[in-house]
Amino acid sequence: MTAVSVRGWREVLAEVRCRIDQGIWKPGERIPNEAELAEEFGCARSTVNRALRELAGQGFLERRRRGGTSVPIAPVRRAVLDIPIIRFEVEGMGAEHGYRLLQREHRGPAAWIRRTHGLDPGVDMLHLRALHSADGRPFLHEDRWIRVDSVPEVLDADLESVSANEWLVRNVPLVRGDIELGAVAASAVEAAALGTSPGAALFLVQRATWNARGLITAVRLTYAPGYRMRATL
Amino acid sequence: MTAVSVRGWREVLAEVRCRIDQGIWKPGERIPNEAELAEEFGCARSTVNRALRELAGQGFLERRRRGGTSVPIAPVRRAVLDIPIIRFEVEGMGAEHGYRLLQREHRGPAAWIRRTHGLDPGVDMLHLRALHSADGRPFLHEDRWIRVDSVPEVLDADLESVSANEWLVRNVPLVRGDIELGAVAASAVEAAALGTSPGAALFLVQRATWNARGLITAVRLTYAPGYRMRATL
DNA sequence: TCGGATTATATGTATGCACATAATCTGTTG
DNA sequence: CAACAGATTATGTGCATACATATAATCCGA
Repeated sequence: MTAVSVRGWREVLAEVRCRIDQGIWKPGERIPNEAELAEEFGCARSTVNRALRELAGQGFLERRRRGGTSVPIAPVRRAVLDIPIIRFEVEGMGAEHGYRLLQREHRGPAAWIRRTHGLDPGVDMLHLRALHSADGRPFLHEDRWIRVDSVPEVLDADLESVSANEWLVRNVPLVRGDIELGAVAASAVEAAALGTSPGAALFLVQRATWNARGLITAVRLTYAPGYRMRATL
Repeated sequence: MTAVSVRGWREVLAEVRCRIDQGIWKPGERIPNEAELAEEFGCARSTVNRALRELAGQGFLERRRRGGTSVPIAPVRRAVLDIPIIRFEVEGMGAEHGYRLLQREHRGPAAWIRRTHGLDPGVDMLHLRALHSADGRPFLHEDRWIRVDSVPEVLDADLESVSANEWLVRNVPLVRGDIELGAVAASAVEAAALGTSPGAALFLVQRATWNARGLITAVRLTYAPGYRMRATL
């Protein structure tokens, strides 16, 4: 066996990935344990550990105490979605971000919010609808519900100039969240805002964020037709 | 300051997150350095390092050498998308997975593939269309192109019984990939396969995987109406 | 032969130390 | 005042060691 000399955990990682990619270590097989690899690579076990832990996190390895480390038979491809503030997303495309508040009402939760999050009809909520645009063209429609007793300050926030999205990200530390991605036919309201026709296929991002006391905000984002969200694998 | 006693990096992590969540350390502020935290928590600096590194990876902290660690002003919400083999996804819903190959042809790349990946019209490709179902109901339509010279063995693979998706994941180690998510109106072919009507809003996942020598496979997955992909934040 | 207790083993984690690296700060010099 | 060089400092990384923990493997008695 060639004594490969490595200079750090990143090189251990690269070498191991290389062996997986080249099929030297095949799916389903156990790879040598950390101590053996450390000896082969001429580094400390903790260095090997760091590299293998990283690869396991990325789904390229499976590790179990006492069971050793193996190449997964059916690796889960894990993609990471970075969800920026919408303004940054638009600006990142090299376009000018525009924002317009379409509607603001202080009322109880709509039926779909109650259903989805098990809320009482009497809960005090702020409902906002807004349109984000890129270089003047409609970009996405934001339909947001904020639970007022979770974030009372929001009633005083100037949501005409700063989007609720941005205000919340900056002011409410997130604790827990769900995201759902899908496709929906544009409703009449959405179609009007986005300048398309009802029934058009829209990319949908639905998010809810929670903290220890319960729901903070739920939002339904529908993107203008043709939008693609990119993720890195 | 209360001397918080911790028993490991996970507790350091929890305590730090707690302080961010409670606003003790506000967005834009620098937090104490590793050495100071280690002293406060009564643990080694490397333990603190492990916790802070983890939090930085999750987007809750920003770290710079010499610059210290701070709470990001506009944290990037990072969602992790696990993309399983389709069969596992269906089975994970408690449904029975079905698979049917609709079409198989050995030809040059279609226009959209050439355009997207800059391929020569003469390149030898395998084109497959298939339908995945859950408990007999159409689940998703798979439109896949495989570059034959990258994976010559695929010509001999039995793709009637095992989906190309699954065959590839098991046989081709992935090196690099892109994913695009979006919404499209169902084409006539897709509508027929999925049992819906043309123009229906379909959730679209478009993936391309590469290795050092170039494109291996590109696939367009369109899910039956109503499908939602879930991600954890 | 079965099942439960025991042992062995691979990974998980913590620690203290050292040095590397990057970026800020500072002071000097033209 | 600007530009550059060096000092300073916080994080990044590596190592040796020790102990913790989960679990596969084995042993042993009923």
